[in-house]
Amino acid sequence: MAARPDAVLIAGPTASGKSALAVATARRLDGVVINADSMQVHEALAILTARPGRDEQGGVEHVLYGHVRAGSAYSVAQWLGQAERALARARQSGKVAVFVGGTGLYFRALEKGLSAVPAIDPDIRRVWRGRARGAPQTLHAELAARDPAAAAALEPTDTQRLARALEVIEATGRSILDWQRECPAAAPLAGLRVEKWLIEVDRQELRARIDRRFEAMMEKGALDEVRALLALGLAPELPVMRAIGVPQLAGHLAGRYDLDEAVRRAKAATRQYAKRQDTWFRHQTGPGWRAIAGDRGD
RNA sequence: GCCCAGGUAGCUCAGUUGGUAGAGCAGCGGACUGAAAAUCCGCGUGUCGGUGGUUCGAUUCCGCCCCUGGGCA
Repeated sequence: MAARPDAVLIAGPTASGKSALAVATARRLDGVVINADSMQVHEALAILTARPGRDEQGGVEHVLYGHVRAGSAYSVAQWLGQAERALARARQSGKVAVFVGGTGLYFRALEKGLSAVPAIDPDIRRVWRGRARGAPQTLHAELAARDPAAAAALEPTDTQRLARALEVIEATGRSILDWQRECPAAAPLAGLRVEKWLIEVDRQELRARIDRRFEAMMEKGALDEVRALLALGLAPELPVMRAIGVPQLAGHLAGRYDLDEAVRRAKAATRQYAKRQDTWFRHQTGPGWRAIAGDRGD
């Protein structure tokens, strides 16, 4: 890394030590840390998302952490808009933008941009999301009737993407495939000097870290965090409610199984998530990504 | 010591009227364009406790042994 980059991208699985590396990097290069994790944005989940606390931030500015209120909608598109502004601010003040996170889709958006699908009317959104929940078997036929090409490209069981395709065709009159083919809207990083690091950790080692970290979360009061979240009475399908650890601990609080079982399930869910991240990063991150060995805890 | 119930995949179990076996969970591989820690696709990984016997063939039937749980002493 000869010249000082404009931005550094740090991706890696959960519990791989990304946050600490981001802080160290920001200190070394005079940077600001920008969150690229879809769950650490949520205010209500400080503990369960391992959001870096003051003590872990090492005096470096951190943005896009915990700024989303419980219950409010959030999406890649919103994140991308905020991330672009954060990047612009960093550049204006001569800082290096250090993006760190584990959400493959966010990195994809950052590198390649998103299609320019307009914002969908919330009422239309609600209809299809509701249908996805109530009668998921009917979604594929609905889409086949309105947008056969999109339907053909999706599994009949993939309710989330089916609902998305349906809301796009209904709200815009165009197939989501057309939007996607058309665009790659301006990629935010175009023309910048960017370093891309991919943290790799041995699976066994990662598993041990995940177990340790979840136990630490329990000690910090993860159960109370879930209790407080449940008290808000949010719809269970909202993203915050599905963050790893929430459904598992909620199941215990509802009396369905004991705490040990809840912890076991949460750890397993974390492992499965780490595996999905691994697949994403190993196969979807394009050229220019450099593998680096993870060597510290989160 | 005796009686009963079990010993089959990493775990919990099903099953084979005798032709070497399959579910859930875990695990492994993959996909990914606006809720992505989401959503979805694919894959069974095995000395069927051990050992003798019967049989063309035993994980299955019989004997003995070992182990686990429960009961009686």
